Amino acid sequence: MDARRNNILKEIVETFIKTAKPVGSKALCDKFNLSSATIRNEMAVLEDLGYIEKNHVSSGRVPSEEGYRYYVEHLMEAEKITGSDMLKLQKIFASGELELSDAINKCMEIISDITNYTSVVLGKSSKDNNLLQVSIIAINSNQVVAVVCTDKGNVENKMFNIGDNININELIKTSEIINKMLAGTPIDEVSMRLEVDVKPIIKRQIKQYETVYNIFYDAFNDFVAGSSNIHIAGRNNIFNQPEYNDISELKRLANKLDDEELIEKVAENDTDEKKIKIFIGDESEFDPNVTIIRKKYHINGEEGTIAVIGPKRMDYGRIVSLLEYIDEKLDSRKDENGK
Amino acid sequence: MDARRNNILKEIVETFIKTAKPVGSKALCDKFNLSSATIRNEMAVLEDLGYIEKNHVSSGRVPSEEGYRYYVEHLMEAEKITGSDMLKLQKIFASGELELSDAINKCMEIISDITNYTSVVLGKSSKDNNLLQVSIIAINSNQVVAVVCTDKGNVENKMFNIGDNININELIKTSEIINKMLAGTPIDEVSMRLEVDVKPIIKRQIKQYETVYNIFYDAFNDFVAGSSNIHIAGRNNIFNQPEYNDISELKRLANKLDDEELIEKVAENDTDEKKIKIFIGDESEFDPNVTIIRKKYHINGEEGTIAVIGPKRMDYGRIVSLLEYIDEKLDSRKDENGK
DNA sequence: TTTAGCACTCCTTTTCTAACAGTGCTAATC
DNA sequence: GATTAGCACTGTTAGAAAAGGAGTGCTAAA
Repeated sequence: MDARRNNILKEIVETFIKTAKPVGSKALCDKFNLSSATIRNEMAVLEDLGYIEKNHVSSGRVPSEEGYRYYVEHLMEAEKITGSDMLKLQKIFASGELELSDAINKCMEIISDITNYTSVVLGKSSKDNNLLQVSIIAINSNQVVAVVCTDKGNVENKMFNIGDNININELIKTSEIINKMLAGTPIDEVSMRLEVDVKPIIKRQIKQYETVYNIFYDAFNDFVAGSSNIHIAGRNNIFNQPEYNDISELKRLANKLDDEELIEKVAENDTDEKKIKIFIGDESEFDPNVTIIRKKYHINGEEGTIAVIGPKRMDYGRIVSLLEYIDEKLDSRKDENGK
Repeated sequence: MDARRNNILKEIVETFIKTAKPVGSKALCDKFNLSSATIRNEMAVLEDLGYIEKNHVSSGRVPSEEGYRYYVEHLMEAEKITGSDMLKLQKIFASGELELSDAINKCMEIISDITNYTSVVLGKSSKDNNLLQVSIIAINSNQVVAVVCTDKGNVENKMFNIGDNININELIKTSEIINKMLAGTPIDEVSMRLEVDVKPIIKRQIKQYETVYNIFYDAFNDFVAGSSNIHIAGRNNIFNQPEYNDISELKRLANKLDDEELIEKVAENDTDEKKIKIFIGDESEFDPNVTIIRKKYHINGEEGTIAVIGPKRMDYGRIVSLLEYIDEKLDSRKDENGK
């Protein structure tokens, strides 16, 4: 892989990213001041190396997954963010009004807008959250709301209908016991501790302790279950990508974007958390026909993942730059509040 | 419109609903023991009346919007729910464990599953909610969560980063003042009353009253804004309907399903709230190529709308029966808790 | 009132052709 | 040795032509 060959591969990848059409030898003549025959010879080598492919014997070349991989590792240059793009993103941070997670969501919506890809924000994992307190709020004599709050500021609430046999004061009393005993407990252990530590105690003090116990059990369980918090922006942008031009393909991808378990896997599996990671085609579990570019963030104890999903023919340089820019902005925000 | 003509129209509509293919005269011969020529004559009349249409001079007939309208008003029979469908729905109500809104969402998910249409639940409108209380929960010295709760059991929470200049006790004190003064106020008036009634008072008692005021203002505002609560199930079922067989059509519909303002209009505009309403094609603002069947519910003060969105060639009888069945089940639940 | 018969229309599918883009290879050239 | 012109070859695409079919409207007879 000498310099010229690298440049030809780079040109092929980038042209294909722009046009979505196979790249022929003639198209590159001018750029390199070479005849199409020479380009063809080089292309044959690149094909032997596995970096580009043909759809049929007389079609232009298309980058293979290996080709994209080589491109992002050796050839890609970070693209400068255009003024108008930067402006749109800056606005979000300028006012400082938005809460962190809202700001991140907004950012990714803008990225989806300007790039025509789909964005995912995976935030607020319930991992590493500890119980701060649970409160009981009485709506009326039949209904109460249990509000569970963690030390990272995640709050979930759940309403319960209670019968006449339960006294609200008993619920409040129980909540106080729980707060005294379990505050600081990792939220995913609370249910267990509730059973082991709290149940025996309220058994002695509360008449309908089974029912009361169940209410709190449900409230905590709901917290763990409802805490995945996925935000997807530009879901319908897949309709704009020429590679997804048949309905069964679109349907498959749309279904995958609705599959929360699958989306959550986007955040999984990594070694170097700080770096932007690129999954091309089969490299991710999501779908062989997409690329996922993702960045993890950790800010003021809140952690999460932002990712962009698009065709393998994705504008890698641009997305990497945009994600880096956002990360930078988020970092500066950490400094503000860290003080 | 004598009986035979009605029956022919009914047959045409129902056959088209099943097959999605234009209905020719021969297809009906057996059913009516008439020659195709006779059916053709009747069809010509039905076409003159505007109830059916041809795609081209020698195609079979397709119901027009007027035809569907006539069908649902005069010809349609409620379809008996099959055992397995009923079983699936009964399971939801049998346990009684699920909260009302969860149960409704689950129901509509099942309806989407078994029918291949898209379902919408519009619930928890913030209308007619009155402030019950606002609580301040301190996460740490820099962060607090404001929890707003209404008399209908709707709860929203919002986290705030506070600087050193604000004392948490001042926030708690302010929350107590608000609770004393504004409990029972319609939630959409709270912001206004906060400005007019509360602000002058805390101005005297609280040092950083501007900042404190803003926090509560934001918290209440967020409640109103974030209270639309739309739940869509079977969003991707549009991919399974043969009428939506081109990508631009799918894209248009997918975008509309993502447009919350548009979806909210599904609940608008009605006279007789109790009845199931059917909007065929242009009759709704949503899209000329769909039918929307909707039912409003009012249970224990919670109100909302459930709706099914599908092609105009929708299985009207089945959907109407299913929605009625759910409504019935919900009603029986009202009795339980109303006691 | 119903029906058999028939001409007619338009859609759909298939087949065929021509144009085209791009390749690989060979032999000549720099 | 690298580059290039030339050429045969291949697969795609677009369009035209042809064939088949489904279904209609109309007429005249039952």
